[in-house]
Amino acid sequence: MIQLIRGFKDILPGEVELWQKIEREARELLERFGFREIRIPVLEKTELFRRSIGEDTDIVEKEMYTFADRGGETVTMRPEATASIVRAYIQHKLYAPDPARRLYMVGPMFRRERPQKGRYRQFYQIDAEILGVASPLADAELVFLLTSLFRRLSVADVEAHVNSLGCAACRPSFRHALQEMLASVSDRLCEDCSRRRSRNPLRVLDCKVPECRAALAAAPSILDHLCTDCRRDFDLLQNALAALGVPYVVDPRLVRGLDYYTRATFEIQTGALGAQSAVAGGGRYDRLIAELGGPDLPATGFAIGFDRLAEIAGLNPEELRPQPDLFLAALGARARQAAFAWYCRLGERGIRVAMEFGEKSLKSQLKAADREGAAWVLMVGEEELARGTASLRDMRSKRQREVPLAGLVDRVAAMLTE
RNA sequence: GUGGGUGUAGCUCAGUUGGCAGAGCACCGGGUUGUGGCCCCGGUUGUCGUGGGUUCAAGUCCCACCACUCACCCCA
Repeated sequence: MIQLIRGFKDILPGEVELWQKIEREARELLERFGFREIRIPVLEKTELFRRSIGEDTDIVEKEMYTFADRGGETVTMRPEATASIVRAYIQHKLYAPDPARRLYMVGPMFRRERPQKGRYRQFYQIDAEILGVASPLADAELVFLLTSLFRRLSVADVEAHVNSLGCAACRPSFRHALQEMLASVSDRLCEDCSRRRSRNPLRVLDCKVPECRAALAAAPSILDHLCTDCRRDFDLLQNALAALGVPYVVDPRLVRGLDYYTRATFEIQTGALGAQSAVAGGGRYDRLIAELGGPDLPATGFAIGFDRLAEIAGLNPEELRPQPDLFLAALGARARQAAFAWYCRLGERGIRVAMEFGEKSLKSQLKAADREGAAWVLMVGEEELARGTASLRDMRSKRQREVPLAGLVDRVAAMLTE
């Protein structure tokens, strides 16, 4: 038996309705706020991700599905969406004439990590980006949209975390202060943090090893090192969230794992997914468009972990299961032939139809109709054909009525759609 | 990449000191020769994860591998 690849999964009927519901709600909400869908390729040149996500990140160092295609070019299955969206924004000059663009996409991403709860090698993201807008109101809008969507999907036990990572003007001074502090506690840091200390010191703040956390108790806060512009923007973001009544916590330890982030960063965290606490994350990336060869324009965005959201959504998949309006139960070959034509015509008319094609007893057909949750059953056998009517049964009230065979499709369609 | 746990019917799981592979649910049929859910009766369903080894005999003991899963790590 050939089984699917480790870390990949099938989303089967029964679960897929939940995914459809989530996607529908997300699309409706985003489009109401002017986001337009963009569909980007699954495969990109490896260079795009190396330059955007950063050479020193775990994603680029050890998680990407990278291979040489048959022409010898090195390509990578996208591990995230922002890089491609920014690439498209630049390539198709979507910044002209108005740089402000709201874009979203839904689709699979690929990272070769060890699978566990809420973490798969092919996973799905709902990604939204506001490009060409510098105002922290854009960041506030994104956090608001996340909390709004999550509320709508009855997600419990989530909390918004926000932070500012500073900009090119103020981050270096913080980085320097942090490195000095780390040097003073270097003997207490874990192996990973000792390595990060020089290359990517901000990541040390995110370490979960208790000894590191203790050693970092006195670490400087990025928030104390923000320049006036960054300070002002971070205050504006918080004021906007407070005015909207969006609950959030300021988390100066919130560091993102992709190098392109600047200023505002945020994450929606949950306690319901074990170690994978981030259901959505994002932030501002004001340098990325220019770094990828485009104009010097700011941008901000988020990604929702679709798989994780599906796991914590407070929706009952059972209630989302599609149920037929009408089940056609036929007895005998002649009746079945007539019923099949009605089945096709009524389905075409917008009725959700179901039918048993085999020679089964009426009892077992009614049982199947009941199991599938059909509201009505149309019964036809030799008796009905002789009589010139079919029996239409309301499965809830158990009441039946006779419907003339002449013009049956029109009559039944009218009755069920009224 | 590193550790722990788990692999038996479609699903959830029992399976004793090694001795004929089981239950509940689901499914099919009957009770009602053409009327669902509840009830009663009967029935079907297996690469016991895979491959080796020990043994008269292995679901059970040993070895290897694979998968799933949780955690580290990382992130959505």
